[in-house]
Amino acid sequence: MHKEHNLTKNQQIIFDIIDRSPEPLKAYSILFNVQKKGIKAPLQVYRALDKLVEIGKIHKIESRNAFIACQNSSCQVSKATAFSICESCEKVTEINNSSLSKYLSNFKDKAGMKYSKYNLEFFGLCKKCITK
Amino acid sequence: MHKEHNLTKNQQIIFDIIDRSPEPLKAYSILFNVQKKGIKAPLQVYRALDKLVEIGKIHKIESRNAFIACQNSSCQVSKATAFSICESCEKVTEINNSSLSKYLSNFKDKAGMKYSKYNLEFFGLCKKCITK
DNA sequence: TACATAATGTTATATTATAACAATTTTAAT
DNA sequence: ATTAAAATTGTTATAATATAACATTATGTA
Repeated sequence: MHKEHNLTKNQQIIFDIIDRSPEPLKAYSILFNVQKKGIKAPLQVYRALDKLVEIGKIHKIESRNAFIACQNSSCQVSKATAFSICESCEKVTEINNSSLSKYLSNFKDKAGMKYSKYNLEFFGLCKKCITK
Repeated sequence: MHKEHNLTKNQQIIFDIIDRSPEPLKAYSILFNVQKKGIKAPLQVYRALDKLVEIGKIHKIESRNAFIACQNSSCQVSKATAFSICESCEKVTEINNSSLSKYLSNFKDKAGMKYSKYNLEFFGLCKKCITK
């Protein structure tokens, strides 16, 4: 489970929107959605997003500049993330596969770098879109 | 080896700059560098970048919005990419590890998605920066 | 209380990327 | 060589993503 962070008002508003969304949300789409709640400026959104990413409640899908709630009850922070992305319908799913995460967390390359974090994005077609 | 693509003038100019750079370059930094060669507009840069990515001559480092020349003589196109990124000095290296690429290319998750592509970015400290 | 830290609000601006359209060059088939 | 299609280029404008800087307010904690 996530360590409990007491989210602030803005953080909670923005987390709720992302958490309820079936698809990753972009910062300005979030901004548009929260203007009725008094959050008026991009920076207010970005600050909340930064914090939510930092504490592992959401992840950024780098290839899409969009944010998704963490689906993975066993991850405390966002140090090891993997996603599958359908290039047709843009559905994004967080992959929770212990074989994969073990393999990647233990990966060492010849350059001798010490890795503390990784992000993996798979692209392809989801079941629904394959049959179309 | 790469399939030979005869690069156009703009593509060649922009590829050369990226290829000679020891670090990933951002689009507007490239633009600044090629203005003396007659490339004046962002779109000219982005179009060349898009094409170079498409044919596998360069890769985009998604977490940095920057571009690096392909270091991997065995990759035809950019369907299976992995990078190590030093969070201190920002050095980026393309990982060429057949065990890793086999593992990821064969990866199937329970959702049954058919993957045609992946991108993996490792973050940490490079040898030099660890000892600092 | 009072200090430090974190979060907020606000304006302005920086950075990254694409739309739309016209013109030119290249390719490949006749 | 001719020509039609496809790719590339040039250009202006604008959209989309993200941060700087600074003043203020709220929260945690000694």
